[in-house]
Amino acid sequence: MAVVDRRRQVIEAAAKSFSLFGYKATTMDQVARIASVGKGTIYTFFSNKEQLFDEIVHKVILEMKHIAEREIRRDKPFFDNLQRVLDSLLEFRSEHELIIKLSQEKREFGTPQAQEGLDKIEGAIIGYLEREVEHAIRQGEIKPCDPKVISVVMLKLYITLTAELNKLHAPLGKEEIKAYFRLILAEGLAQQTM
Amino acid sequence: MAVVDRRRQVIEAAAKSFSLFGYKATTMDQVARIASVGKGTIYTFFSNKEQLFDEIVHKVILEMKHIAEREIRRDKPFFDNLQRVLDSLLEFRSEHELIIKLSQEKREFGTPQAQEGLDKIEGAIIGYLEREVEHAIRQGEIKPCDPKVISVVMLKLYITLTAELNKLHAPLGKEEIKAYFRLILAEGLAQQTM
DNA sequence: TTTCTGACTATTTTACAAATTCGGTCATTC
DNA sequence: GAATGACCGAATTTGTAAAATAGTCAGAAA
Repeated sequence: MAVVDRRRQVIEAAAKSFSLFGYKATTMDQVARIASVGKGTIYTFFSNKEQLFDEIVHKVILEMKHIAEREIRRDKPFFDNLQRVLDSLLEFRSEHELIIKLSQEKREFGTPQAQEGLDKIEGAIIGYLEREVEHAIRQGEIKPCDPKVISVVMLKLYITLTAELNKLHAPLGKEEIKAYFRLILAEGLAQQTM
Repeated sequence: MAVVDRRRQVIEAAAKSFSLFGYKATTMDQVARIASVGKGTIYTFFSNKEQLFDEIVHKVILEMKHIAEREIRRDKPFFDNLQRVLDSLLEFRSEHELIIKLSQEKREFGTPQAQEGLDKIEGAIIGYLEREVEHAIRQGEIKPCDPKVISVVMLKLYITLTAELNKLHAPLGKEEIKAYFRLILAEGLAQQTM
């Protein structure tokens, strides 16, 4: 009981600190202080700073999985589901403090652990998309293709439309993004010749 | 005559040095030495280091424009032309020493001038694609859409398929890239319902 | 007179050492 | 036996002296 409580205190303190200060600027002393725990106590649960960080990243990934699952409606068409899932995932991603902080830390300092954490989160999104694409292929909703390739492309396309484009073009509205996503990926740009 | 010659010597020396050592590690003394010219002479043609660098970047962009124009066959379909142009541009991009060096410098040191130079080159590619997309829309070859948006998406998709994907997936062959590019962008993933 | 030059200067970058901070340990405490 | 925080070596930061560099300009070369 006391053990469980201490572990939770540590995890909560770590989540708070990593979100607020990033990986590098979070010290084990600080985590201990926020958790009102001796520094040694942290090491009874996690063998080092990286493993503690991993735990926090994993919690975020789990949270994202729940969000995604909540958006799936098996009776709706694949592209509708895809749209809703990516929408909610990217909104979560752009609002979650830890992810914002890690992105900033990566840009500013290039901290490898921040990069790895973000990669794990991206990998989880792609893995999730992959299974949905596989399902859609089996259902005959989309043409046969490599789910990994298509998943990566989908995520990149979404990021391009929602974020990268804004450097060169006025930001697109939600409806525009939805329309372009469908136009490009689902229907294709080629003018039907018949 | 002597003036023209000196200017060319400076430009050639600068091109060589920026390609070999990047922006930061290229010194004006070194450029002068390679060009067999006094350092002051450089400043009679270019007001500072950044402007000299700009000249070199512009030469690369011009070269790329020629390469692209060489690939365009007005009698062929848009997607064939697009494929060939992107292919040759990205091959050029991945083999040109200046671009390789600037990419490395950006990754390694984050030199702002290297970043800006690469952005200009990318902007030129997108601008070129934009005009081609406009042409294709006018010809009725592709559906009406914002050429800027589509150009950015096309370039990003191509980079994803040729480079980014390799971190998570076995590299695709040239024919596979071509097939996915068409499948995704031109034909669309959605299974035709009739 | 005009063109070109490299020694010169002010500023930035680097190199290095001292001081500080930090991740991780472990003898002691509770 | 679980929890702690003083302690340790390694890593990072800081302060600063030395070196390098972009840009100038008085004077040499043409």
